[in-house]
Amino acid sequence: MKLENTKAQMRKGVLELCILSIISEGEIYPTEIIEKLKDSKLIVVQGTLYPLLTRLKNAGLLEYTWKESTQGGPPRKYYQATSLGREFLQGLISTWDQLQHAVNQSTKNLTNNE
Amino acid sequence: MKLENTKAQMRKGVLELCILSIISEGEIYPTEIIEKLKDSKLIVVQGTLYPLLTRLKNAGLLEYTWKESTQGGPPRKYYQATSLGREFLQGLISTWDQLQHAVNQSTKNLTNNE
DNA sequence: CTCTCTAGTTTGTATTGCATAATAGTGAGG
DNA sequence: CCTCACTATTATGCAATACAAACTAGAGAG
Repeated sequence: MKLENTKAQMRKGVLELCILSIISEGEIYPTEIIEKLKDSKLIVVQGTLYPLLTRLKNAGLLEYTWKESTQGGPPRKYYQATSLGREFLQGLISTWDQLQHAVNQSTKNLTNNE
Repeated sequence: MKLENTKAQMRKGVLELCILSIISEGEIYPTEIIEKLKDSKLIVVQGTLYPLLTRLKNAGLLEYTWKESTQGGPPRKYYQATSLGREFLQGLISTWDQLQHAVNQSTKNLTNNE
């Protein structure tokens, strides 16, 4: 039984929250999202991010526009949150909060509660 | 896209932590675990719990003994954590803490940080 | 012109854990 | 015997990561 494995399982559902949150702050393209996540100690690779973005877009939570790269590379796909996406984000935040409380309650006196 | 679905995904990996934590407090049988989780607003059904317990047992993190029911029903399977299980639990707690911080950092100013 | 490199996007496979549903056995009481 | 409450078991389906591989656009060098 690998701790790494449980870690990956714990990330499920959570990445959606983080990524939707980052995008709701303003339009951004995928490589920048990866950077921002890395800053928060959440390492995500393209193979995970792109299907996730596509999923959210297909659900109407995101939309994208193509823009020229500022550095003379290929064009970039800038994403922004729709109003539905912002709504959904609130739901995710609430869900995350509840989960946090529930877990910390279950493991009371064992975790660093903050 | 269902919020319920994301909620289920968020629980992955987390139930392991909660359940191992509850068991590490002292021996307990499955129905009681379900009750304790319910108290913490974590609803779990048998079909989820039993395979999880079996997994943890097979990994050497738990062990069990059979005891007569105190209420004249079928016998009960009391679980306790092994020392390996207690060790692993510390790793899970640490992992959960890191994830909490990372997520709250990613969603800063949007969540109720506690 | 072609090739190389960097930047950016796409997609398929494998793995794993939860949700759900159904089933089965034990003990006590009628 | 049957019924009920209690307790345990297991299979199937679904979904999201991890990982790897592949592809494309634009710029610069030869």
